[in-house]
Amino acid sequence: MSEPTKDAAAPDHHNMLLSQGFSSFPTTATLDHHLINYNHYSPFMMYHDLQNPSTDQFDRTHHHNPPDHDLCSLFLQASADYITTTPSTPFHLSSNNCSSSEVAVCNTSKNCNNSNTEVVITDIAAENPPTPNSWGSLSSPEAGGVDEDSSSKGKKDLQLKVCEGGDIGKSKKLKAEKTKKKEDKKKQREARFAFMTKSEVDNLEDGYRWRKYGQKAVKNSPFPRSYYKCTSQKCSVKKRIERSHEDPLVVITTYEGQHNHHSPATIRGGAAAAFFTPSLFSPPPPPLPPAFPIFPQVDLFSPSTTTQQYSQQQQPQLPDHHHYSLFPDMLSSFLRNPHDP
DNA sequence: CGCTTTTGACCTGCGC
DNA sequence: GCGCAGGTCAAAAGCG
Repeated sequence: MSEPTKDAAAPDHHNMLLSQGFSSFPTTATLDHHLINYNHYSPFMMYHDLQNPSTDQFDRTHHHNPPDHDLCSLFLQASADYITTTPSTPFHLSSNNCSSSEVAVCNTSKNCNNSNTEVVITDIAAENPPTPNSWGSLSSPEAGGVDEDSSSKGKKDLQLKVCEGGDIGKSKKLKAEKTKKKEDKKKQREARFAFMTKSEVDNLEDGYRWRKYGQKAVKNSPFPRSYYKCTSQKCSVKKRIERSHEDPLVVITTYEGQHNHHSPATIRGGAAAAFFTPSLFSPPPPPLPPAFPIFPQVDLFSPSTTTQQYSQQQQPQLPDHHHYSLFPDMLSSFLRNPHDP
C-alpha cells in the first residue's frame, strides 16, 4: 500500500487510521489465477479466495452491530488520498476475473470501542494506470483524451472485414487484431477501485464533491446503482454506488480514475475535520489484538519501523515503487499456506 | 438563482 | 440482426 503525499495542512487520514490501530496492507492480487483480495487497513490480515468460498475466513460475529459511519468515511478518505496521490498501483491485476459489475468479496473486521467497520478495496482494472505526469491529461472524452467513439467505430469496421474475408488465415489474423484492440481499449480504461463498506448510508462522505448523473436498475439485484462524477472542473473521476444484493448492509463504492486535485474537504477542513472529534481520538484506542496468525501484521513500507517513524520518513516522499514490487511474492507466500493440503 | 437529483431516452458492447 | 444490460445524457423537477 502506498503512502499518500500530502500538504502540510492536509489531515493525514492514513496516519489517523494507523493511530486507530489499523495497519496498512496492499489491496488485491492474483494467485494461481484466483483473485485474492486483501484488506487495505486492518488489524487483521484476512482474505477471501473468490473461487474457493469455503475458505471464507471473515469474522462475521459483529455484523449485527451498527457500523461506525465516521470510521467508514475515514477509510474512504484515506483511500481517496491513496487514489489521488498514488502514481502507480502496487502490482498488475487479473481484472478478467472480475467484471465491471462484479466486485470481489472480502471483509475487514475491526472491533474497537464498540465500533465495527468493514471496508474493502478492490483494484478492479488498474492495468495501465497513469503516471504522475499524465494526471492532467487523463484519457477521457471530457478531458480531451482518447475518444471512445472513434475507437469503437474502428472496431466495427474490423468486424465487418472479418465477415467479408473468405480466407481463414486472414480471418484468424483479423480476429487476433480484434482481440488485441479490445485489450488495448481495456488498458486505456481508468484504474478502478471498489470499496465494500458495511453501512446503512449509501453515499459515505469521502471528502470530494460529487454530482449524480444517473441511476440504473441492476440485474438480479433489488438495489439500483447510482453514478456520480466529481464536480471539480477538469476532473473526470467517477464513482458508482450500489448495495450488494447478497448482503444489503454492504455498500459497494467503485471509484474510476484519479483526482487531479485535493479533496475540497481537506482544503476547507470540513468533513475531514470531523474525524478529529473526541469520539474517534479520545480516549486513545485500546491495545491491538494480536494479528491474524496466517498474516503477520507488518508495515510493508518499512517492516522494522514504528508508525511514527514511518510517517516521519515517508510522508514527504512520493511512493517508492520498489516497495510495491515486493508485495506479490511476499503475499503469495502468506497465502499459499491456507490452501496447502 | 444556481446547483443537485431524478428519470426516461439514448448509445454501446456483447452474446445468441 | 436482435435483445439485453450497463453506462451516459439531458431536460425537468427539487431544494436551499
